Amino acid sequence: MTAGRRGATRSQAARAAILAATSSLIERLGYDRVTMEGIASEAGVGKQTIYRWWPSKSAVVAECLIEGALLPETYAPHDTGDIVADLTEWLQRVFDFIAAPGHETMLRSLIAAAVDNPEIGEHLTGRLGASPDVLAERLRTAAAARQLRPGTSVERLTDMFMGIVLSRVLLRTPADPDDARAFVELVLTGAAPHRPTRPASAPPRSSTARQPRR
Amino acid sequence: MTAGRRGATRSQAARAAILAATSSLIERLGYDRVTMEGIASEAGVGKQTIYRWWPSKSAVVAECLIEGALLPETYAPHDTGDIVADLTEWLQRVFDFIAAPGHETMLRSLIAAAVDNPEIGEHLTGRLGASPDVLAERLRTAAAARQLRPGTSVERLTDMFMGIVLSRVLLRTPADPDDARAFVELVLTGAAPHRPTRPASAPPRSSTARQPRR
Amino acid sequence: MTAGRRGATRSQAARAAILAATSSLIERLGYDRVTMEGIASEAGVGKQTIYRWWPSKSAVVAECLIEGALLPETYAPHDTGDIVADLTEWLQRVFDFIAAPGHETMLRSLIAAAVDNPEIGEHLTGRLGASPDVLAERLRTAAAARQLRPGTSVERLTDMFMGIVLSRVLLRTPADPDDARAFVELVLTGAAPHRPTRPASAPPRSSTARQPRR
Amino acid sequence: MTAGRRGATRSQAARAAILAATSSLIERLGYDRVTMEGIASEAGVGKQTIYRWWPSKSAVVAECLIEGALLPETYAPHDTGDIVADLTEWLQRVFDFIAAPGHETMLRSLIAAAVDNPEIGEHLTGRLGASPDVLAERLRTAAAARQLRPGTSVERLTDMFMGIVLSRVLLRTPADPDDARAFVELVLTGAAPHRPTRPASAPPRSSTARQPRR
DNA sequence: TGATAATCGAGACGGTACGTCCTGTCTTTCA
DNA sequence: TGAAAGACAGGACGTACCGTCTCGATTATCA
Repeated sequence: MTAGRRGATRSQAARAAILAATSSLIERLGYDRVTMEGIASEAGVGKQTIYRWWPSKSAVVAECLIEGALLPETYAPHDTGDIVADLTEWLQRVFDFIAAPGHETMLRSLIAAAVDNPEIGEHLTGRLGASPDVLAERLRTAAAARQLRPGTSVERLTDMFMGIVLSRVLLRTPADPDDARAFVELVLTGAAPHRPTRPASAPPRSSTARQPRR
Repeated sequence: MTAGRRGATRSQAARAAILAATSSLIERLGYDRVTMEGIASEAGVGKQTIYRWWPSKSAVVAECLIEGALLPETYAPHDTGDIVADLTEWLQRVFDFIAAPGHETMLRSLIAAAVDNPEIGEHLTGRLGASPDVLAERLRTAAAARQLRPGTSVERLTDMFMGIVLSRVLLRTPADPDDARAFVELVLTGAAPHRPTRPASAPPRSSTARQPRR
Repeated sequence: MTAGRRGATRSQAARAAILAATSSLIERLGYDRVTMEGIASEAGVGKQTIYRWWPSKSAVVAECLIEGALLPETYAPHDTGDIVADLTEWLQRVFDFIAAPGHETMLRSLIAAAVDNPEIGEHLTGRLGASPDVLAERLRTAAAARQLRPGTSVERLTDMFMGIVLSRVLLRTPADPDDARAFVELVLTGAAPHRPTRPASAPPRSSTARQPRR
Repeated sequence: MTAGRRGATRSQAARAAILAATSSLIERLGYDRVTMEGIASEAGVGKQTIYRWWPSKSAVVAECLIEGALLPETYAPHDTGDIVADLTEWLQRVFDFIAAPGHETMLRSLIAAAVDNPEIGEHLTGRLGASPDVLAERLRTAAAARQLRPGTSVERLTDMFMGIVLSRVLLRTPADPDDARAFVELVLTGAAPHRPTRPASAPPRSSTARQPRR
């Protein structure tokens, strides 16, 4: 492939050992108590082998995330046709994941890592269902089925769902069994009372189509 | 003061110098490149003087936050009676703050700090307007004025607003000038189409009273 | 003494432990297999404590030498009045020291160290008897007692004796039991035949006083 | 070349490049700052190619020395019949070499190398004139011409001359323009006063034949 | 008015980790 | 099939901080 390339090729064994060690250590210790030396020694690898391929700890963690070594599965909403039920079931699964022992700490680790590595943020949300990925896709399907108001920005919707999860994890919001359903309902039906009851002080806004961001 | 207390009392000059140095360094370097030694030397203070009064770097940062040394002002929604306008104006101010140079980095620093210090998360959201504080209060006023649907959880609403801000900062969501208005409208009116248009595939849900969390 | 000196003072325990560890390791491993990390760990000391007080490994070794931790005793010629006997006895002691197991390696270590630290060369020769020190003193006494030819440079004489030892150690010259006596005799009486036999081709040099170096 | 030998033969170009690179680096950096990697990269050669033919850095250096890449010329005493003049002129040339800029450092490098490679010591002295080589030969000629006292050990004489050079280089003895002449005279005529003046306190030693070493 | 006790700036201490450099071996590709 | 290129495990380098401790000086209370 790479013509003219000479010398030994990258050791896949070393790469795998590094990613495995990193995942294991992150789970056990949390992001900021994991060290490059710790990873190297756990992986039975020279430090230079890590630095040769990744510029920083957060880059290694990012690759762990991409490889699926940190978050075991992705959380995609199903498509039963019922957007409310699908989102509720999806959000419930995400909340259940957070609630499992050690997972909240792990997610906070990933948030810390995301602070100095945008890629981690992207893949974190990707894993949880958002990003161009599956959550957005499901929302677009719903929009096509006229289950969302025309003009609703799918990006803003996914941002909100990710925000719900982030604030839960980062701000340690106490959990409630009804949360998944309640949040989905809130997002879909809104906080304001039914349309006719709209307060007089707020002038009825023209329902001009809202241009999606970007 | 404290009966039986002997010896020199805590130096307010040192305390102030430490908080000032910390703020300045956080702004310049970001949370994780600030060190206790750096703070001490910048403040012209012995390291022990810091450790005597705070257990960790994040505790010092937390106190900076409380003192208002890090976020210059709090962001409280006004109360003009129009909840939509008030929230929009408030969210716009928050977004403007984020957009100012250096502020996004600062907020990410605080997110990193919040990962290992829950207090920082609390005060961060407090500063931005949420927590038991002013945002929730404004929402409660709106609820009392029947501008929110009965049974809407104010806690969940504030979580969502905080989530919107967190995902913007942490996930580096690109900004749009219309964001503040659009998010507020989305939260208040929901993503689903007007009631009559509700899809047949989604069975009309019983309007059972939603128990508020906790 | 040092006015205005504040803060903890240098730990003599740490200093002693470092010098002891260094000596022990040099003896066991030889100069270039001794590492700063090895010294620190053997001494139960942080690496920084070494670097705080010494700029390099060779500086630590130099101080070991000065403290007498490496060469157990100094080798000073006695003064019985008989310069030949005194020098012979002294040189024999030095040769005996070299011949003892491990000592030749140790001396070669010190030579290696002397390459990048002139101080080590000085103290090494000092320990063995030369330098402004005792050997030179003994030679000056001999000169005063007219046991040396007037005008003989004491510096050159000590250089020669040190050279004899250095070449023995560095070049691994095989030892001979008679060496001490033979070298002293050679130095004192010279290699040329008795004066009358001086070759015609070499014009008799005027015995003008030779100015000592420096 | 070697019968039955198949495959590519040793690349003389690589060998030459390695020796050239080593010499150049030693001159520029000094022995212990030269690395195998540095040699390989300077020579445009794989590290393995070096390790295939030499076991260690000092072995490469030794071969450089043998090839004459490090010390440009050998220093052999002439034979005009006048041993004093010949040795003086020879020693002066050696001292002049040392005095040239960079040469003292180079010689100290070689001393460092000699510490862990006896061969280097041998060839170093060989280059300077000693060893079974030319200096010893010249001395033997002088002995045959009765310009040396019978029984004088040529080995010890060469050791002394090498010692003079070594102590000059290693101990950084300050140079004096008269040194070459003075040292030769000292070695040949000795430090003691003329025979009649021998001090009473020193008992006249029997002129027993001195057995040569080995 | 001392003695006592706490704080302060300073900084040394035993450690851990950093990111770089080098060693000596092994592996791949090219000529 | 030898040599270049270069990846690899390992280990030392010298630096930066950690959190604790020890100084000498200063400041406040209590006896």
